[in-house]
Amino acid sequence: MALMIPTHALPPLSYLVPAGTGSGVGPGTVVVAPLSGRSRLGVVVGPDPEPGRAREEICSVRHDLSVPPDLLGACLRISGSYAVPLPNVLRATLPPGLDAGRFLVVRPGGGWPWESGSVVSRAEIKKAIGADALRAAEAEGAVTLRPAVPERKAVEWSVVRGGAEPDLARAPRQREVFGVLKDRGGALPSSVLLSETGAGRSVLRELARRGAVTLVRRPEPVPVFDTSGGGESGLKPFRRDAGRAVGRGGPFVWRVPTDEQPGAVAAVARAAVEEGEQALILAPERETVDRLVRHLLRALPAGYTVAAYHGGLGKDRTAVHAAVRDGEADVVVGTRAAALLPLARPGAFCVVDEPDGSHRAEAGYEGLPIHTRDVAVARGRAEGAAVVCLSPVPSLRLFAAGGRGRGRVGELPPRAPVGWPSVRVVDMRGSGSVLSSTLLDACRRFAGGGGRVGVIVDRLGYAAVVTCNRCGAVRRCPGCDVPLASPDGSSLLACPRCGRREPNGGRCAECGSDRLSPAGIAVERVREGLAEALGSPVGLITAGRRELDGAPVVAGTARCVLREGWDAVVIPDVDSSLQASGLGATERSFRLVYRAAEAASGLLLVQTRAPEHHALLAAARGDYAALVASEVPRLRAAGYPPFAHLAVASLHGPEEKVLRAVESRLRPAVEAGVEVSDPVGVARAGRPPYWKVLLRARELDPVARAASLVARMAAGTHGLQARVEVDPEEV
DNA sequence: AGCACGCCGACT
DNA sequence: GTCGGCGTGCTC
Repeated sequence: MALMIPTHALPPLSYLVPAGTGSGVGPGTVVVAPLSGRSRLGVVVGPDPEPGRAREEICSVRHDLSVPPDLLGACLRISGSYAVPLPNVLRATLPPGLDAGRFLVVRPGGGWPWESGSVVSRAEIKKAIGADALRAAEAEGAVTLRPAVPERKAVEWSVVRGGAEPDLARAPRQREVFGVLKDRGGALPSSVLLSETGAGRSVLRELARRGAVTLVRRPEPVPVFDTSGGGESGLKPFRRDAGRAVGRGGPFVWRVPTDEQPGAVAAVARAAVEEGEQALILAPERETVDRLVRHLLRALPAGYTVAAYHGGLGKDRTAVHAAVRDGEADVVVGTRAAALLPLARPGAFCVVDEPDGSHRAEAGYEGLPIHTRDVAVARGRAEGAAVVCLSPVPSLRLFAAGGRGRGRVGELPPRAPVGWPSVRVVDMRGSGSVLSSTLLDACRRFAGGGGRVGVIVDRLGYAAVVTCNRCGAVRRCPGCDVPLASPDGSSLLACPRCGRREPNGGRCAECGSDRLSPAGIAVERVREGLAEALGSPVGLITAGRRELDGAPVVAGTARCVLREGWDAVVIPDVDSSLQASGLGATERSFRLVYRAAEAASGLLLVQTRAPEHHALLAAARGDYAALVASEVPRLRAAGYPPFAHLAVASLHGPEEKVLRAVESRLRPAVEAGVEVSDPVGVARAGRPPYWKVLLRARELDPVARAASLVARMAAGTHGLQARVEVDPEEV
């Protein structure tokens, strides 16, 4: 049984199941069991492979929380393949808000302020009787762990009372309210009824007094919505292929233009619900989730239910979790937090915008550092469901997994983009300016004709770097050696890594010249330059700010600009993306340019000093096959996923401890076929450095085992901390 | 000898 | 994760 303690250091432990509670305890059952005199929540993973070790008995069984056995199988696989402790993975399938720190008082001791049967938090007990007494009480069973799911708030409902209809001939307001209530099935939350009819409480009170309705308290309604049917046309072109995928099961990539993804999602969902199964749709952002929910409510035939699941739901999340687990929602659309939602009848998983980075939590932050696509693929296999990953430009690691044996990913017939803008690649070699005349002319032409131009600049602030005009040296942060950026063009420079602030101006550290000027293309500078050249204000859209976003020309980050449609899209500095470090830079640049072309109805204009770059030219003509042909061999040669697998371990602690741990403990212990790199120091301003170790092997699981080994090693070594990430999106 | 501290392994 | 045992090294 895996106890819900989030650590690499604790293996599953064995317990006896008392004869009385034995029925129905099996893989996935949630139980309470003792460990070192304290009771803990745990999930049964299976019978003990070497029976006889168990000495303690399970305290209680929580069938209401249990994990479906197939989903447990997926969790075991995910934990094993991505070096995430099983309890962390399992936590993501349990109800959100589950409070594992509550106790049921079984036999209150003398002087306790509670009677038997009350449920109290650990903190309250500690305060009342002290930590030692709590331990003793726990050990002898006077209190027992009783994890609690937050109670749903009760609200007042108005319910039509059967029997003779009251005479409302002389009460038009009451008649109207009563009519609406009957039309809506005879029961509504009073607040909904009143706001829909615009009536006051007195009307309702009067109806209740006459006996026409009764006012009862019921749990707040769960945000699970009924489909209305009607607008099905968008999904028609996708129905056959979606039906094939859902019928066959297993993982698929489906290259679908971005603006047609909702149709493909609806087709996948429909194929699942028509089989009587559920569909889980995973999108990178809340906004996309909500949009897809609205789309599905219209696009699916009437008679099904759809729910959203993401962090913005607050207390409703627990209720949606229960509705999905109990099969009351046919389709659920969620962010990565929904990736491990238990489904009563799993039929299809669908990953929207598959290559999007938001599908994976960053290591060390809340959420599992595993890409939603990988979670979905593991679930599809374990739960016997289809997995459909949508994007016009799928990640190469997924796409290239196509032809190979076990992890084979099928491809559904790609849908060609409808309409492609004319593309202009402007050669900036030999030009010192940021904005070419071609670019400015294009902006004038489109803006003058009533069109809208979106300008993509993926660097916030005013200038990415400040350089010396005389010797060309770049001003760097004294702490991190990273170029200082100018957030607003004013008198202050800031380090993008550590946030340290330095005064602008002064002299060049290399040659002493005072001719320092901003360089590097950042969004504020482009905005200012454009406004000056065009003679009209330019809008701004970034994650944090929106200004004049109705202006004919709007500059912003790729994520924000690509959310909308434009007559022309401009990328003034595609080189910053092309030259970014890492093997994935080419792929990411291709995707940026491709998506920009999709978002532009008339013109895509790209400025570059590498006008012959193959990925740039391929993206300009929408040629994904060319990207595959050039990049997949590079991934293969470099030993990158899916041809090999790697893990990054970040070790925090004193240098000698790190080196000793890696050389004398890790290296001798890793299995054959796993390469272990030398630790590389990563310097950080103001904070001690940390070390990175790269692990690599042909197969995923050996890499994950080595990564877990690092994590366990660090967990058992005082002063050493490790964070591991298997197959990160970027190394 | 007596005690503080940190490391390590057990916990089922 | 949390605890206790034990070895090291220091103090009385």
